Amino acid sequence: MRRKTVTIRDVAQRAQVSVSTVSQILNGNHSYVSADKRERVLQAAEELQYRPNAIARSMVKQRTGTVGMIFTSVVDHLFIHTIKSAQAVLKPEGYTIFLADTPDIESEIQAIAALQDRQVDGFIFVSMTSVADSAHLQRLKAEEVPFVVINRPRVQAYDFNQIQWNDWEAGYLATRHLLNLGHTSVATICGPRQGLPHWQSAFDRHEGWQQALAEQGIMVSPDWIFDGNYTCQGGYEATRQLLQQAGSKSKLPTALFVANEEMSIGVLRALHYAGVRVPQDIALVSVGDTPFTAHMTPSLTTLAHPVAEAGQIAAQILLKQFATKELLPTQKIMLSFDMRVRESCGSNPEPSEIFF
Amino acid sequence: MRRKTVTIRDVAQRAQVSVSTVSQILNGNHSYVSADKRERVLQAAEELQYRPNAIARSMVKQRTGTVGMIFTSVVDHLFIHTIKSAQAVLKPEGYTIFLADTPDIESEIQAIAALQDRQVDGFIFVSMTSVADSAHLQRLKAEEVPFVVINRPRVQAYDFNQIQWNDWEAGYLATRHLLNLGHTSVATICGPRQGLPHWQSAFDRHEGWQQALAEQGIMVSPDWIFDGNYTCQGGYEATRQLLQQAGSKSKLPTALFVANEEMSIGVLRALHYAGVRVPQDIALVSVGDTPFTAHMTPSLTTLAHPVAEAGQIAAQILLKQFATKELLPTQKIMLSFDMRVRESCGSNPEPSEIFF
DNA sequence: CTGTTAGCGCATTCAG
DNA sequence: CTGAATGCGCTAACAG
Repeated sequence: MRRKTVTIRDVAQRAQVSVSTVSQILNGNHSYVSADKRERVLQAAEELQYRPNAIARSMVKQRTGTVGMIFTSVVDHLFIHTIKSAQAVLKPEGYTIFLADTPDIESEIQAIAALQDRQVDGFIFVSMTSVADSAHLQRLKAEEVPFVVINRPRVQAYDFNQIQWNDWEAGYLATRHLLNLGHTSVATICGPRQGLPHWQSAFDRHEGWQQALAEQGIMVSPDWIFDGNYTCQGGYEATRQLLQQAGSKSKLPTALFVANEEMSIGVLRALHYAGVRVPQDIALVSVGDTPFTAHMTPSLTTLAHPVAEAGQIAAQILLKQFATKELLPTQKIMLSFDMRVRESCGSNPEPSEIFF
Repeated sequence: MRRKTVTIRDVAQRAQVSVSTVSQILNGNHSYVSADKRERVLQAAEELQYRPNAIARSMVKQRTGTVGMIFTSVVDHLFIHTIKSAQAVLKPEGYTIFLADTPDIESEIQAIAALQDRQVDGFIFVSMTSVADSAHLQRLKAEEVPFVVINRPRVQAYDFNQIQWNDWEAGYLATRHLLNLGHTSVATICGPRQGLPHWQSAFDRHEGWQQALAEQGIMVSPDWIFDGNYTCQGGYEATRQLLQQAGSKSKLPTALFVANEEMSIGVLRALHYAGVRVPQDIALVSVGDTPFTAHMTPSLTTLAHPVAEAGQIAAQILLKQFATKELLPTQKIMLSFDMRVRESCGSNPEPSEIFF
């Protein structure tokens, strides 16, 4: 049931040399071999379709050429780009990715153990969630296993390699954009800021919103704050509440900062059925970007997560650590969101209508 | 830089027994050991925090407890559920997934080689794309490596384990649904049916549409067929063309079968700016489902891919093969799409409007 | 019932 | 410059 595995010994035998000679030639080691034997070995390897067994190799080299990637998937379309970009830098270097999807801390711990048993050379943690407990990561650190965490809440205090994105800035820039457009009443629909699970990003984005307003001397009214819980449904309900509270179209805020894209979908829905047009009646800026965002009605102005960048940098950090004997100093990197200005904020014109 | 690895020998030494005794006890092998020694070994292992090295184990067992999952990602939100569900069945059995994202055939071949070098026990291929060349899979088959392919075009003729979903049926059911609602003019916006890359699914879904119409004795007019190329933008443009061709609202078809969800996003957009309401003026059914589909405006009636099911079944097939010495007969499984009736087809009422 | 022995496939000293 | 010997950590016969 297994392929008749051809080993280094088979090659040696066929080339009429010793095993170690084959190994040296194939690994390009710096002891000179006669061109004659080199040729014979190369040819034998070719003829036999020899491929070194990576497992056996890792046994002696004490490195496997694998990295474990552990993610707590809540927002799939985000982490997938992290995986891809990490893979894009790891693969050319001969590394392969072990993947584990871990819904909670306990299964994360389990996954780490399983991958450590398989002797991965390092880890990348991608958490798009509220998971915060990082005590077990401290143990990893103590064992001097290289790893980097991406977007993990409350790790700033730890001495880990970490890549975060600036949620505060996202809220701030989104709101600034609206302010610059002349809006003065900018309501917000936020993610889960209290209770559990409680998302750090919801808190940070909200702070950014507040700061931008404060800088303009605008007093934020509690009436402008609605909780949408980061879900489509939550965004929908928050908006209905907003509409009800306003009572009339003229009393609506003129702009809206919606803390994530999921909620925006619901917001758009509620607004539509209330006859409130975006951006004519109310402008909207959100956070997050999917392949659909640019094609919705209206297309959404958003701040896009630097997910691909994060994965790429994480992989590069690992690679650098792999190449070095001693421990490299830990890196703490903060990435900015990328503003994508489209229709929902009113900056861009809508397509010309088609009349019959 | 590596954790001071504790080996089975350390445990043996501490428990004052031989290495093999430790191995037997820890692996629950069926030779009886004195309760005394068993206790000592267990305790020593515990105290030393011993964890067997999976790499070393796989060397001798000739199986690694890993499966390679190779996907050509085009539609991310689809395959991600395949991965997750496969993982859900593999993990409890002690298997770990190696992941590789391969944009084209060449890198797929490369990835297979890399994973074979790492001695994976089997493969799952997930292709949501037009990739069709499967010659290298035939080699895999010849080497008796267990694998199953999901949604790979033109593999029917091969003797592989394969899981497909019934694109024809999707088109058929979608159209039937529209027909049952009383529509008689059902236009379609299709995926790339000719040229390269050319998607089998586009062709199949289109056939289903045609068949449903034919069964009702409805002659399909070429005027009802538009190519949207499976993209948002394509859907948008196809719809503009449809509108232009109709010339007036009254001449529009009353229903639309859109062959995938991406295109639907664009269709909705074009229709919206033309003042054509969905579903009041035109009903719409599509194929594909994301977390957003149910919350869009209007929410989309779709046929959802059986992606999770596919991943689960694939994993189960592998597991069964792993447990058996001889080759199991290959399985060819056809899965149905799942109809999700929502607003866009007109079956469900829209939410009550909120008036000021 | 337990310990000794022999590899799994490979890379790496170290003599010759 | 080359090949024989050693061991990575573990399991599986095989004796005792």
